[in-house]
Amino acid sequence: MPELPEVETISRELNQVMSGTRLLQPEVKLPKIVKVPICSFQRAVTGGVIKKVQRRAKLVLLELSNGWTIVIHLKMSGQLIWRPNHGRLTVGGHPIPGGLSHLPNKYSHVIFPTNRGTLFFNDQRQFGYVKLQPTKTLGKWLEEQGYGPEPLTDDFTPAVWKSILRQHRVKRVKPTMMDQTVIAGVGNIYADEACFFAKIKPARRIKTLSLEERHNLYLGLRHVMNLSIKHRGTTADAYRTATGQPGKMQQYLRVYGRVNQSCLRRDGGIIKKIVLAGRGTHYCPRCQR
DNA sequence: TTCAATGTTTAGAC
DNA sequence: GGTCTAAACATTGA
Repeated sequence: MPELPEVETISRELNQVMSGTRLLQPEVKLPKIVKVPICSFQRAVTGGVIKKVQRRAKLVLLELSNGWTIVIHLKMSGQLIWRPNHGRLTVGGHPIPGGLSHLPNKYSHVIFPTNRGTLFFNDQRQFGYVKLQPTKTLGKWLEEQGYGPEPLTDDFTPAVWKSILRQHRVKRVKPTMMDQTVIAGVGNIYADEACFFAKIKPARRIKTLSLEERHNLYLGLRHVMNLSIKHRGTTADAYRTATGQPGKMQQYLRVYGRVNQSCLRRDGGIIKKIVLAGRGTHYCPRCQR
């Protein structure tokens, strides 16, 4: 469900509240979620202390002091909830029917008890997963997964972006941005928003983009995702940040979810919705060319 | 009842 | 070979 800004938000906040926590034996209620033999998973995790929580692409990485890193993908409807023994609930993910009062619930597929509280991995649609990688080879493993560069780091320069675009000349703009092997972390919402920012139709062929348009797309991508992180993510379908407050990015979305509404550039355009690469795609036919 | 949902993978068509 | 679409995964709610 979450894209880069939402995963970044959860990861940062879990890092704050869970670092130094010692894990007890995890409980796996839905075995298919854990992509490792359950016994070895429990053996590796139990007793480990969380050193830090990080993000790469849309993955949450919990690095343990014992050499293992827990790798979590939330996919469409995954959710991470930290319930400390004392203090506030920490939530990141999709809403729980009936609220947060009953934990675990029917969507709690993996439960991580610790010395300071419990971490719940919930997932309504069961697309998400939990994996395990040796921290030592995590970098190599991530490379093997083929993820493209992180769009918000300093080394992701306009020149890098333009060089990437030259490798995908005949493809369409939006599906290429969402290709995790091209850039990591861009999903459906922010691809639409970046195209709006750059005034480019999502279905344009990359080879038709001027240099200026390529640069605007670069600026748009960085802008919408940085803005979202600043506001702790988008709360569509009631996505929640790690402190349980809804993200505030929703109110800054300019095309996503605004089908048939007026373009916020006040140019008289009406936001149109099409299907592109199997995903709902929103744009203004007036200002996006 | 039908459709679409912030993700990813795969099979098949062109 | 490259690109694209639809379908699949599973569930819910509009």
